[in-house]
Amino acid sequence: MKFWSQTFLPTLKESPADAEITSHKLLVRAGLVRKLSGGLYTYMPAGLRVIQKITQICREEMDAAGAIELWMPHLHPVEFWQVGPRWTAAREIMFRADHAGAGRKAFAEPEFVLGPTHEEIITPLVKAEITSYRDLPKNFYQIATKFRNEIRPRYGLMRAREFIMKDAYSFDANDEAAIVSYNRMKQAYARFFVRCGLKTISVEADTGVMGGSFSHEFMVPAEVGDDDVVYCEESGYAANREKATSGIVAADLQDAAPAGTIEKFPTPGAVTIAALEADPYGVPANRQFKTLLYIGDGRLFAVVLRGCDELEEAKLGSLGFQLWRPATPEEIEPVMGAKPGSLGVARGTIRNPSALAGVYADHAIRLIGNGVTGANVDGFHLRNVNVVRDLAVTQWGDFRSVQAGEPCPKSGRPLKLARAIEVGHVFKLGTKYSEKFGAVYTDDKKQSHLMVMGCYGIGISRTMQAIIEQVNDADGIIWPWSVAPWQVLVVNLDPQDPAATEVAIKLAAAAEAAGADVLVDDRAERPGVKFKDADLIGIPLRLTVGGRGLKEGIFELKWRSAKEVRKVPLAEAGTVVAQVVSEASANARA
RNA sequence: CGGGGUGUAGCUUAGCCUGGUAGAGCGCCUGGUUUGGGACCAGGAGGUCGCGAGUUCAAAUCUCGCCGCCCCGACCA
Repeated sequence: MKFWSQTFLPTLKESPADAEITSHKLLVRAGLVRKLSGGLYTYMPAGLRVIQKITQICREEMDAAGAIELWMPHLHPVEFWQVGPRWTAAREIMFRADHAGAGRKAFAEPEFVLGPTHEEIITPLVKAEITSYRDLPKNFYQIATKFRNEIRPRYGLMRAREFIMKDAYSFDANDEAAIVSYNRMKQAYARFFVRCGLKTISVEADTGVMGGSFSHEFMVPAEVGDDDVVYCEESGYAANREKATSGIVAADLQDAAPAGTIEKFPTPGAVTIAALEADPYGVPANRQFKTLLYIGDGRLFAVVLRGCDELEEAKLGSLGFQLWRPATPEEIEPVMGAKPGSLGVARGTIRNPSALAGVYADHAIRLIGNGVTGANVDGFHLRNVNVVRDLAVTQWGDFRSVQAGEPCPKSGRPLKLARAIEVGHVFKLGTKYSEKFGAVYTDDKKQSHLMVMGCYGIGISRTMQAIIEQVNDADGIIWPWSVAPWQVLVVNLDPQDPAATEVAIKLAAAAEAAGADVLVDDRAERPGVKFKDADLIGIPLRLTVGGRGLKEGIFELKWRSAKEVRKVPLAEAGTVVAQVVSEASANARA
């Protein structure tokens, strides 16, 4: 048992000025973390205990799923990243480190980077150590600090520059086996979050800079989340908006026949979708072609959408570029022949079509049939542009952002949209990394094959905050039993009274004997302070001892999540405490 | 990186517009009274007003630069 006076639990009455959301305020007020700088936090004793609880649950589930724990360096020689497949894209988020000092100057290029994730480290290790099919499959994990130079750290631990992550990497002999490993991890994740008392949903997700063939995210529905999740309760379809698709284009859609010959018409000053919608043009946004120009790995390419649709930039990842960004007017005009606002991809109107890496069209533009697009001449647009006849499309795809209410791709029912926090992500990587690092093994026919990889992350520190965000009330945190810094709080209202202290210690000992982590509030504070603090720090079970109760021969038992106070005769103290503690433990395990 | 906001005691903040003594609440220390939902009284400590220039007789306050932090965005041609 731990005495409050012997640990360090600095609670605050007021929320820190820099905290915006509930969970961030409570993290600080309950004395779990303190900020060092933007995105950098000290885990205070109670916060560290929560992290350790979560970590231990994670370790148990990973071990149960057959993963093997190890520990890798966090200072990565940059060569490993340069050999890997995503140096160009990933260097943006990495902190650099060097040998400068003692007379040595830093090189222009970093010598080391701080690890944001460890594919580039684990794959060479496995290449060196595993060469036979007999040693596969293998899945290695670690629970450690990660460093990411987030463009904008946010909301306390929610998006930090230094954070705690469980990362795992699976290596399999072939695709089928890799899918087995993937599914085993996915199931372990689901168990992990349930055991943490956290409600999550798993959604299809974009693979992003990680690359790979498919992935699922574990999301905590929350208004303050960074991600949008699209889902359908009927069919169970659920996807990150970056990845989500809808049934807006029917599979049997017949493309419209040309409505007439293309006509060029003047549109002086009309350079936006809205301007063309307005008088005197009156072209609805869903009859306009929106042409966006991007630079992908140094080359210009075009994306065509309906005027009423939004580009989902993450979906451009499917085009195979490492890095992409919107093109500038200076980059666009020489190739297209006009400035943004008058662009289009109608055949024969692009000044220098060979300079385009491609024209990528969203399926939904087929719904337009015949519409209006820019003429690639400033101040002019074209009407009667037919999708099939007139547009020079290199590749069709899904590039638009799904909106709430569009038909579910499975059930056709209206899709819903919700904000969510990403707490876990599983990727099937394929051979992207094993190719680059030459991670091959020999099979039983003496044939060489690439290992098939998967990688799996859980944001441990983010999970802590997500739990607080999901379970709190006006008085403070309500910890689930499994991750509470302490599970039982014995509040001794009269610590100067030896009789009260004796009972308090007996209760604490009984709870501890039944398997609970126990904190005893032995401070010389007034009762109001102790109750307020108890609610704030959110210990699930509170046992109160005070002179008033002792006169009646009772102590009080109260769950943080409930209102009722149960008066328990002191004579039954040992058995009642043992019973409720073992029940709570059993429920947490179930 | 762009936009907005903000920086005053450990925390939350007033004062800034209109330049002149830096104030409160919480917390902390001492003493007393209290003692079942953030007590009360008395006394006390604690501030380079983010940093640096400038204007001025005089700067927390006005001007310029820099830095930190928070929020929004970083796509919509």
